[in-house]
Amino acid sequence: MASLTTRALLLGVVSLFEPANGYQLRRELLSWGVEYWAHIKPGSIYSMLTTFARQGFIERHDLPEGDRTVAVYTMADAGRDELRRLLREAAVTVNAMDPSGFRVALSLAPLVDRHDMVAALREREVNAARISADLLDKIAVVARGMAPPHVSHSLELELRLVETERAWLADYLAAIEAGGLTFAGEAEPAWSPPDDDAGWQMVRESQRYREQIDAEKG
Amino acid sequence: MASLTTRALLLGVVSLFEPANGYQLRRELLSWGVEYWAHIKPGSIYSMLTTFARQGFIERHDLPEGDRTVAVYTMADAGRDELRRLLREAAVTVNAMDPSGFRVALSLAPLVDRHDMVAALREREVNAARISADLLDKIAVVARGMAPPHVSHSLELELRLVETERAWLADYLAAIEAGGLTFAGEAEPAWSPPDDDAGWQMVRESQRYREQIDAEKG
DNA sequence: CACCCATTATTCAAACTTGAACAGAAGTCT
DNA sequence: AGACTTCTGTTCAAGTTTGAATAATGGGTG
Repeated sequence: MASLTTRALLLGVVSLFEPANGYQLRRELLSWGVEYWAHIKPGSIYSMLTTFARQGFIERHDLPEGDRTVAVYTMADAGRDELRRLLREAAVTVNAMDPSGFRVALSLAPLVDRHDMVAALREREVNAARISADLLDKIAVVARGMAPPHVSHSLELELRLVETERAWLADYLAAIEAGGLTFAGEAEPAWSPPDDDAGWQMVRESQRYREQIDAEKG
Repeated sequence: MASLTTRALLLGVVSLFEPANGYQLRRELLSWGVEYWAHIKPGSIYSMLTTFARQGFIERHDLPEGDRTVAVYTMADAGRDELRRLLREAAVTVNAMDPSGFRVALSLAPLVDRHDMVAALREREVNAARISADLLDKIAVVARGMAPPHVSHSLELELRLVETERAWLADYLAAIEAGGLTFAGEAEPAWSPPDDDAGWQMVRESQRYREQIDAEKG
């Protein structure tokens, strides 16, 4: 099965932009640079959409578009549950050697309730503290000559990375608790894309897809 | 194709322990915790060995073992070249969102010449400095209101992680240049595994495989 | 208008990954 | 000795990933 990172990202963009077709989602994800920091190649997106549809996390609507049809996807309830689960896991899991899951959690933070986010990040603080302590133990063992010296440098780097994250995490939590940033169900952010931005195109297309889907049902 | 991380790791362990069978390599990699920080599952190892053999990076020897046969692998020259290339790339490439490649480079440092390692790490310092500067630029752009606020926190974390790595890198380079650590072609390290360690079993088996292979040829 | 190139939207065969299963050897407990 | 679990060594079908190909449309330029 695809990784937590991959699944959360794709369900996340569907949730953000639904109704949307594969190409829109692909364009969006590529603009986030997912090829580099997640390991999603453009070719994967369509097959993952098919898989998610089979699993009941999203719904596929084949809408007529001139003389052809476009495959447009919307979230299903099971998908929203799954996304919540994935984002919580991504927010809570500390892994210095694979921060990409956490980056997804941050990128998709606007989809999560403020309260849930704070709870998850507190849990993350606890986990980070534990991992930090474990690393200190391991370093002590290595220092007593129980493993080759190269290992100790590697552990030292890992420890410093975890400590850096802990410091950042404290700042981030403070910012959220001070009422900063915008989360699910809260007023629109002060920020909006520039007028000439291609982002509005996506919004218009989604609007049109939504109308077609509603018309089909009614 | 499998990722740089994966390929370097498997070629690396073959290089360290050849001649060895799939199970030995699997055991070794699992003891390194590759399931967690690389994304290698045990099941993948055998098929990757088959692939590498097809590509001419390693050689497969089917040795008789009682009434069955064991598939034992040794490095081919092309594999040694490929491993050098992969380890250099892993050492040089800075990616705050995927440090696993660098961890491989560190784990397998004893397979690289000291001089090559220093050269690669200097290049890494340059790359890290460039990425750090790019992140500062992006943060400035976001601060001017060109993107949602969540993004700036994410960039801030990435920046801090890169800075942490730069500091560690300077220390590591200093240690190497002061003559610390052991690299390819240098005297055996002061460290050796405890007497009762299972590590010696691997050494004995490899020895036996080597004799069988040499006998076959001769 | 005719030509060329970029964008849109998707499919697919070939390769890769993986969980699960197999079967024999070797230890362990009663 | 018999029963039971773990270790050794590997295969494989089912599922996933991806590079490349397809085809239609839109836009700019001489």
